[in-house]
Amino acid sequence: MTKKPDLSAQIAKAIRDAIISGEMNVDERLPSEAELSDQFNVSRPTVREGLKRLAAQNLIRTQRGASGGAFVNRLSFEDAYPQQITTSTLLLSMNAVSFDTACEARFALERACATLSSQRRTPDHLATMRAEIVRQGQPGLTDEAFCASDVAFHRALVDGAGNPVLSYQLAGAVEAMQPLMNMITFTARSRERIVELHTTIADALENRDPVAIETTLHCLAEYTVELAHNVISARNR
Amino acid sequence: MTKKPDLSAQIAKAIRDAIISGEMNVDERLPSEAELSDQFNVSRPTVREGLKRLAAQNLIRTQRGASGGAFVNRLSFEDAYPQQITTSTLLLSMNAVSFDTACEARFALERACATLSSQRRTPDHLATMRAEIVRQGQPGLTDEAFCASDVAFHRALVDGAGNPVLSYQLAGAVEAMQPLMNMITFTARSRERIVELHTTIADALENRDPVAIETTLHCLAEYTVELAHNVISARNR
DNA sequence: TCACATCCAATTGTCAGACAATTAAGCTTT
DNA sequence: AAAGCTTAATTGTCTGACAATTGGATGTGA
Repeated sequence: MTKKPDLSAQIAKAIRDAIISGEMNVDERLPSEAELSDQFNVSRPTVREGLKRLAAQNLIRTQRGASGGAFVNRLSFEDAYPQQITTSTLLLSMNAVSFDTACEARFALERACATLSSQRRTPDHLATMRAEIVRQGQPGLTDEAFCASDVAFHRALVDGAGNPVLSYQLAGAVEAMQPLMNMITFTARSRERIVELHTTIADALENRDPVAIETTLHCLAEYTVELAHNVISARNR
Repeated sequence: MTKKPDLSAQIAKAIRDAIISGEMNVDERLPSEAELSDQFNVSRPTVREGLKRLAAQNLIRTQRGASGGAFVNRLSFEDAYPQQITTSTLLLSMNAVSFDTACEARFALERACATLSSQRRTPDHLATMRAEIVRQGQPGLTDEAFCASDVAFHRALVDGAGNPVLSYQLAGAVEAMQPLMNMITFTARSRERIVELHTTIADALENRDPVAIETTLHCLAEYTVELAHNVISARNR
């Protein structure tokens, strides 16, 4: 038995397919809402609901006024980032994905960047990582700020690979972990250990030593999982 | 200068934030459209446009009838897959990402699964891969069918890692390549070579030899790039 | 002729009200 | 108690209208 999707969903699908198939090009103007409601034989509000669906996916943008209308949007990596992060975060929080599983995926993906990053990282990437390491060592830093700095550090490592596709994919894996990481309360000792590992990674990156990066990332993953388990077992008591 | 987003976008954001922050739980019912239009002081069509935006992101589902309404949707990996693939595909096609860059990202990520997959793959994963290899060797297979089988093969390799987060992230990288791969017209000889490499990978996975998997994936990546370059230089003539 | 102000038409954004379609719950009848 | 009927709540769709915005056309003056 076939379901009967909304008219607005059907319209959105028709236009989306036209965009994906290349039938419509970037910055091309869609017919006006009035014309679309004629073509699809539905009312204007229904057309608008369909267009809002596409707008929510960043596939179109709209502009008011004469020679305004809806235009096919160039989907930029910049636009896609927040969407990717939101989706990944919700996937983790709504599906009872264990901390271990998420952590394993994150560091496996990050290790995939090690070789490329060691070849291509610029002084800029190194400087960012060093700066974040310094920040992470400062006393009085809240756990949230520490996590945010941690994300920035790893992001620099990933961006060092100089591959926007990798950066995009990793954004989801790395940033989506942040809410999970925020469960962890970092002691002075655990922060010290993490900073130590980060320093090792930065050194290895500076020396273009991919093996050392991968090894240290592995240690970091194991240590992170260990911290999380301590929190969980402490909570059970 | 502050931008002035649509009312429907503001409403969507407000509700989305409530969902992300955990203020609303999965399967919880939103207020009816009439109530929402009261709360936000806007008309019902405007509320509906906002809700459609959320529906397009799979954040809510709606149901008609008494005790119907809009409900917070459990975002499943299954739902997120197509979205992820669509977005990744458009990112590649709209941003002049070179074949090399996309290919590099894809195989780097895939190599990240090699170790885990060699530890955890089941006979089922191996069987799928062997079956796809057989299909790829059949004469008379269209280029598109060959590509689809290629995707299925690599997907089995990734799924072998037994980590849903990895499978999700890789779906974007692997499937989004398909339109690019379809540019390539495979000769009998190139197909033979690819099948050969696939067989090596399957053997290595069977023997739980992650190093061999990674090495062969590297060869496959280089060979794929080489094929693409041949197509491009042939087209220039 | 050129710069500038004004008006106009096209288009999206928003609203109000209505009716249709669907569905769960309650009520009635057998 | 089971089956059918009624009803109320809710989303889906339509019609028509007006507001807000904006680019282009038009007209005016120096």
